[in-house]
Amino acid sequence: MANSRQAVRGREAAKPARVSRAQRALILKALADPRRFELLQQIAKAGCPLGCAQARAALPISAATLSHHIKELETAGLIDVRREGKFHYLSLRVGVLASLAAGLSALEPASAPGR
Amino acid sequence: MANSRQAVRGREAAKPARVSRAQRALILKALADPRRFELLQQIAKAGCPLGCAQARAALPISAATLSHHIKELETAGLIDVRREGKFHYLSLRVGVLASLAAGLSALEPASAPGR
DNA sequence: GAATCAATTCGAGAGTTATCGAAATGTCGA
DNA sequence: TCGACATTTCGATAACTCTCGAATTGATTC
Repeated sequence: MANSRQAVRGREAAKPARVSRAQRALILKALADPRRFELLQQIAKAGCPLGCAQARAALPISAATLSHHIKELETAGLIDVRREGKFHYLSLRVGVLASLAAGLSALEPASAPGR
Repeated sequence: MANSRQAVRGREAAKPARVSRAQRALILKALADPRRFELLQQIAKAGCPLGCAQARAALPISAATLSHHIKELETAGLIDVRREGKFHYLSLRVGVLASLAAGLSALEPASAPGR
């Protein structure tokens, strides 16, 4: 729906792709809400895609609110939502957090970008 | 005024200190505002402490708003403010961004914390 | 088709925050 | 002490967002 710039990478495994300014703002805003962060943690912790019911069990929020947060995380590109009939499954989109982290670390003087 | 948990580290140089949940929320909220992020970038980019006048030149905001954002960044622990008479100087507090970045990366499955 | 369950959308209330102009505080030099 | 300048605080407005219950959509089963 939105991004098609991903996964086309040659050899080196862990090189994080750059995130645009706009997407970075989206991601940071998504992470800034404590509940959403906790939800993301739950998704990350579970090895397999997380069902909404499990997510609800972990967070004391209504279904409407959960739906809202899921959409925020998805819009930010932090998670993938696999819609399978009646159920939806949430999984972490790998690389996004790493890219953000790399961008943040790059601001620090110690990690001089010149090498 | 707030944190006294810092700098007590034995040997290994770059090991980032953990951030509490509350502080992480503060930091992420501080970073989530585009203007604030840009301000932080300016501070980081400048090698030496940045004067408020330079900050204002870089950002199209009023003095009141700038003051507000500075306080947010300071409260989050992202910057240090050296108050020197009439002028204030902003500098990046090293290690905080790195700690946050490390915490975020740790959520990704690739960097299995089990080793 | 009707009932049931999962998830979303709608509408609204409460709380938070970004922003500014105006006023206040603090500092320096004359 | 006075005036000029830097920064903060105050007060207020507008915009945003978290949250929920109720209504809706969509899929499955009977």
